[in-house]
Amino acid sequence: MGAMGAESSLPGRVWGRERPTPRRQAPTVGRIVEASITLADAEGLDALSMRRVAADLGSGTTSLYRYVTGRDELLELMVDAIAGKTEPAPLTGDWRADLAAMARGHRETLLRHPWLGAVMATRPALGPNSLRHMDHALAAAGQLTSDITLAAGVVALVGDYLAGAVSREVAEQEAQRRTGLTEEQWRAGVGPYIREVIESGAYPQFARRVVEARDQTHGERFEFGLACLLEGVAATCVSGAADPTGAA
Amino acid sequence: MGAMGAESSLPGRVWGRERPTPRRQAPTVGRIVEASITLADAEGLDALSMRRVAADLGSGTTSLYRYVTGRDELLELMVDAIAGKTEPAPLTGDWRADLAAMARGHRETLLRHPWLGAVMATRPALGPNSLRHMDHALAAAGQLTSDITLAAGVVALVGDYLAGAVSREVAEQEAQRRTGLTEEQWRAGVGPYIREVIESGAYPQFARRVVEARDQTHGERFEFGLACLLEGVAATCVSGAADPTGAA
DNA sequence: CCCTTTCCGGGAACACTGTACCCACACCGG
DNA sequence: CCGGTGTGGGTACAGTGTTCCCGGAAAGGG
Repeated sequence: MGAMGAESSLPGRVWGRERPTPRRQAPTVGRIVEASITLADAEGLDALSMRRVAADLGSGTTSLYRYVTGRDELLELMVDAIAGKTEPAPLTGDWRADLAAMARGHRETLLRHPWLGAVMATRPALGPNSLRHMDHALAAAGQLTSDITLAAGVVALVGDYLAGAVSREVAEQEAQRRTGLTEEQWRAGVGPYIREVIESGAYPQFARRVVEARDQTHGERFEFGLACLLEGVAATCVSGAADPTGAA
Repeated sequence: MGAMGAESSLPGRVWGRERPTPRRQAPTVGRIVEASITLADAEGLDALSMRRVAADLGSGTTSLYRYVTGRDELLELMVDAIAGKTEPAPLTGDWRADLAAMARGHRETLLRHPWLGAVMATRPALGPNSLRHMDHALAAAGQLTSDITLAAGVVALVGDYLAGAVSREVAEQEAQRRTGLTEEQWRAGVGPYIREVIESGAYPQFARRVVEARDQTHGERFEFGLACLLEGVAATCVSGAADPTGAA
């Protein structure tokens, strides 16, 4: 069936023919990672199957394994690719402001890529771009103290809080995406159970929390936690000139 | 095939016969949850398949669906079952000590059940036992302030840090279990890459961290973070009598 | 005691998943 | 022109969660 075969002599078949698809361009590792990120952003980590990625960039499934050893490596590459898209802001000399700014920036990134937190929670993130951000964070904390152990502790503390706080936020957001329910609808669903729980009287504080507490945005709650945290770091590191990390 | 059927007349067949297995006891939801927890503890969340759970308690796979609507609900029940196994310690009047004690207790639990953090990160945990702990935490924070919004913020802050910190710890522990490598072996594996990274000179702070920083146990790091955090809460809540959560 | 009805255990099937193996085709140096 | 090598990709395998349905046991009523 060559291109000049019998078929082309039938005039109508010329334009309606299925072309062999211009091979969408050779699937380099970069293109694979990029397609995977857009897919995961749009439909979540569960939708990120090797078959689906291959289909999205118009190649065969097993061809991906020429460029990536497996799904795990692909995830790792995705993390570092995202780390490579944001440039750390230059330091200002104010460790507190710098750490806060970094935390806010990372929060934005984690919210933009809802799968990121889950992936980073299971792997150490040693890619070059991730390392650059880590280095920058240590430099920021270095403005507070020259003790590298202490600085690392502070960075870990901020990172841990960031991971935990955003994880909650993303969980909610993703639950909505998966179930297709708005928050209103979800509230309506669990409403009866919550009411029952409250009226049981067994959880007075929780009841007070549900009934009386002001509604805060996730942003407000994050800022409150971040402020407490940095305040605590300041207090701990100033007072305990004699090693707050507890060396021997 | 009644018990007195033709087979029992063949003498040798009587004792060697396969008995229909005393139905291991009817698989109540409690037994299912218990089996699932021990399985997940031993072999991780990935090994927790419906087929495997059913096999472990000697029942058919699809029978489980009589007691549990699906894997997701099973996970939720597992979480609450674990919450039901620990009784919150009575309050002492010292909010700081109480919150710290709770955080430490929860850390132990999360380390004992390495899958717990991952599951709780995606679901809200509204089971009665989980609610009891939540209520207790709010009561502890209530010793600091009567503002329930502020108390909730503090509880969330501690919880977020807890989740983030333990997640890192568990990730390491689980990676070892999955790969079967000790930490030594893992270090040896990435060692060359780390050396290369350090010698590149592009990450001076990270290099300093690797080379100079004191090795801390996870426990020490957790305690440092917790101390900072509570110190910050104290500072923020004492000074800002006028609403540190930022109401209008 | 028998019959009926309800409930429950569980097998088969479906649409997926990651990935190892292997075959065929295109390109490229000799 | 011709062999070798690298690359695209189909097939197959051992799993996964879940739905549908069937057979049989227990329980309730006459």
